[in-house]
Amino acid sequence: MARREPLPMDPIAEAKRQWIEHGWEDAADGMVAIASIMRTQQLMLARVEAALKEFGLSFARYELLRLLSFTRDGALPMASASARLQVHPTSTTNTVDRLERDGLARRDAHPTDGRATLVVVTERGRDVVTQATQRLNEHVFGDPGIPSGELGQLVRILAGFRRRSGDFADPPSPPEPL
Amino acid sequence: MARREPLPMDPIAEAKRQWIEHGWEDAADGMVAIASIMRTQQLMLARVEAALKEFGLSFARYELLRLLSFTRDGALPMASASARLQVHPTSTTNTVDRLERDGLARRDAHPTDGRATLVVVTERGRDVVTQATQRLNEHVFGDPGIPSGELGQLVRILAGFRRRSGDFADPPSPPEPL
DNA sequence: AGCATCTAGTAGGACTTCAGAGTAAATCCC
DNA sequence: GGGATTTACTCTGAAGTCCTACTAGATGCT
Repeated sequence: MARREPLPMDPIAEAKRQWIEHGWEDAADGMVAIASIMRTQQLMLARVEAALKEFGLSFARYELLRLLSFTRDGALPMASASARLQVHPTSTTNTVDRLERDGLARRDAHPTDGRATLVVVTERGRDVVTQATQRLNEHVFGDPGIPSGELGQLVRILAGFRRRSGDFADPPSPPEPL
Repeated sequence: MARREPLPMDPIAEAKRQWIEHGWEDAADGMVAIASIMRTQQLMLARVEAALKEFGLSFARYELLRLLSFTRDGALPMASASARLQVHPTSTTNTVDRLERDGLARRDAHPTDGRATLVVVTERGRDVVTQATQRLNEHVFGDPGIPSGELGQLVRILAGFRRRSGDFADPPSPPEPL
């Protein structure tokens, strides 16, 4: 989105005011939390994509490359990639199409399962993802825009939400301090 | 996305392990925070869209209708709507096209500015957004999946991030009770 | 007045996401 | 062994986001 002036008033605080005015106090905090997440994601995604732009990568394509580059052989069945990235199988098909077009990955036949297709990162793909990761670490992840004192709280709250939403099974969590 | 089994392990915790293994400790927490936001947004959006499905609305269309329904005349110039919803003007064009197609909004000429177009919510649009809001309040916002004790923290952290990102100007904030 | 510039909105295109439907291979079960 | 079911992937299509480029109207400067 085009760069814009800051709004004179936080639009989410404004929405909360409206919610309360209409007598929906019980839902106001939930609405505010969800709106805040939506907007934060939009801002963070924009930062990430800006950092990836020079490599010709989108976040979706970066994530798949990164996942592949972390595996032993640089290869995964499409379905495994979908599961790990938590996206629809057709999204993976689409992402791999573009990575293939750009020479960053290719499809190989699965050695034993005739139904399955392996996505394999190419040499060029490895190069690109290495550079892109370095850039992201320097320019975005290393300074995400949230004080480090608050990062832990944020991550903990969101992890609880994700777990309760059925994202992943209960972990062998360390005994919680507190 | 299709309903899936919970993953055996939190994929974000897994990514953090990888980051540390590769010696990127400085960026690990930021990466985790950003990944957590992305995934949480995906889950929350899915819940919201599921609740809106029976009204034939997406979140984008709902938000625009809601914004219009809160104005005095149920009308706004396209540009104002874009600014308030913090989306690209072409996204608003697209959203209004669909609302118009479904008879929930229409375009009117701006009374004084020949360049501008007003989006106006129709009677049917008002009906639908009222019902949809009620449903969202009951099924999603009223129980967002985060303990109410943590909602405040979450919202405060994200508001800080949004403000520092230039989302809105410094508010006349109330003296913080810690 | 008249030219330059800015602003509002749209058209077209790239990319991402999901859903439904279809094909091919593997597995289950009698 | 052979049919029924499940699994893996792709195709097509709808929806959303953004970007670039364009048109028309408003504004500003000389």
